Amino acid sequence: MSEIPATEKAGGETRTRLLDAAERLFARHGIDATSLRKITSEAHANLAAVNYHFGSKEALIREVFLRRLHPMNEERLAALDRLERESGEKGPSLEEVLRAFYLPALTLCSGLEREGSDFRRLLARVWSEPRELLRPIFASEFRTLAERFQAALARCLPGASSEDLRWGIFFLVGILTHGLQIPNLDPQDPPVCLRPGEDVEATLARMVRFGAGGLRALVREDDGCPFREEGGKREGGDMQ
Amino acid sequence: MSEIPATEKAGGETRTRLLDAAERLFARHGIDATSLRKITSEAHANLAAVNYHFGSKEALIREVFLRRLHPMNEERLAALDRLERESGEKGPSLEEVLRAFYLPALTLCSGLEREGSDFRRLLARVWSEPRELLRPIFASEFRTLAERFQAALARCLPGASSEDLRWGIFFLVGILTHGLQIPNLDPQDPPVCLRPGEDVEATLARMVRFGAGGLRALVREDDGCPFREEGGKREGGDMQ
DNA sequence: GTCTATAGGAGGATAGAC
DNA sequence: GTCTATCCTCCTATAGAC
Repeated sequence: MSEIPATEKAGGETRTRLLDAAERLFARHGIDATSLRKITSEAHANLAAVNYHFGSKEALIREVFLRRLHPMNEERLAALDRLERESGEKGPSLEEVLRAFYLPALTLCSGLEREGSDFRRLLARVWSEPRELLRPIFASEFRTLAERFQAALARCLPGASSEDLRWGIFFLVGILTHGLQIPNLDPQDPPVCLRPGEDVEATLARMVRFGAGGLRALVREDDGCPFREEGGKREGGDMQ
Repeated sequence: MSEIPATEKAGGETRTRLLDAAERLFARHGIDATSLRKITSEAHANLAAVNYHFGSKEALIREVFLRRLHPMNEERLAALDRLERESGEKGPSLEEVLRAFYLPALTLCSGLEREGSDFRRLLARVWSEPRELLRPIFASEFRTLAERFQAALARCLPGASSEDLRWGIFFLVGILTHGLQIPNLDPQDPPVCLRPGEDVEATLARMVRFGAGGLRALVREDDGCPFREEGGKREGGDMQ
């Protein structure tokens, strides 16, 4: 259930080849822009294969996501479990919790480095494009995860309001979503100005640093920290 | 060039009604899932109207984006100009710079509150879905902006490496992209667990706090700040 | 400028041979 | 299980009347 065989890459069963081809094409060109003809052609299967194995294009889409999301979130929960078991009374640090949240998404189930990269892009793409079809899947796959991590963050950030925590998680996801598609962006003409390499560990470290700093600042009541250069005057000011 | 007349909402010229309808439908259902039939029908125009006014669906898509992106980024640059003029020798604070970056995107050109919301969703959707067609538009519309804001951030964060700054901007955009679509998400079954209201000022304040805290943490060499509860041991640790 | 009508093609899905 | 052939819908784009 939480394992994906390493042999599925190419030349496997037709069903698996279809899922792989769909994942790749969805990631590269979008779901709507990918026809069954392109999928079956890429998978070296017949046009009727999708309907035979899955029943419809919609069912195929669902399977493409479920196949990866479930193991990814199980990995996250397992990492959090491990942390909470090993950290004893005082609980894990904020950085450790963020790491448990981000790492499985970046590696997308250990060992999937090459295969996962297509799904990483796809997830980033779809996350901000929540079509009706995927709503139920996302809702059910992420509900427990959100609850568990919100509780863990609440423990790391005493005094944080529930609303702040939910916003904080939202921002954490935004960082991740945006970060997920980096490694595979075409090196020329990226949307803004970034074209980082594939260094997962460095990316992870930056996400964790940024996320932890952002959360602490979000939650902190009135900036009792001395490292500020200019005091942050006019925070709710009259600009524009 | 940097102004959008307030009369364009409904009942305007056919051309404008087409743009409005396309913007709304693109935001709600995606670009590929939106046919010219739906657009012209929603705009109370004839099926041939799009091809008459724009030449093709692709040209219409381009116009939908250009109409909003250009004023938005001009507004951001103007806000940054204002800041740098008024802040004198020491320059604007980090929070002020972030505010100049985020506010025009949240209000999407002052006065557009209602009309802008569709485009906000559309922008969030497309940002992580950089189709070939929009690459050149995004590249040209955001190049100057990225350079100017990176320079402004560098001034607020002395000692920051160029690479850290680029990653920081990347994360800032991720927060924004994710945040942009919040206000319009259907209240039931959101992807994670958040359904905030339409309070732009509160959202902006949270984005600024989180972004500023994240940037400072990302850039800070080795955490010389005392407000940390547990010291952040094992930052590059052995998890997973 | 705006309409009707239609060309010409691509889409998802299915029936039935093998 | 896999293939060929085909149905029917929907698409973009255009021609030409008004």
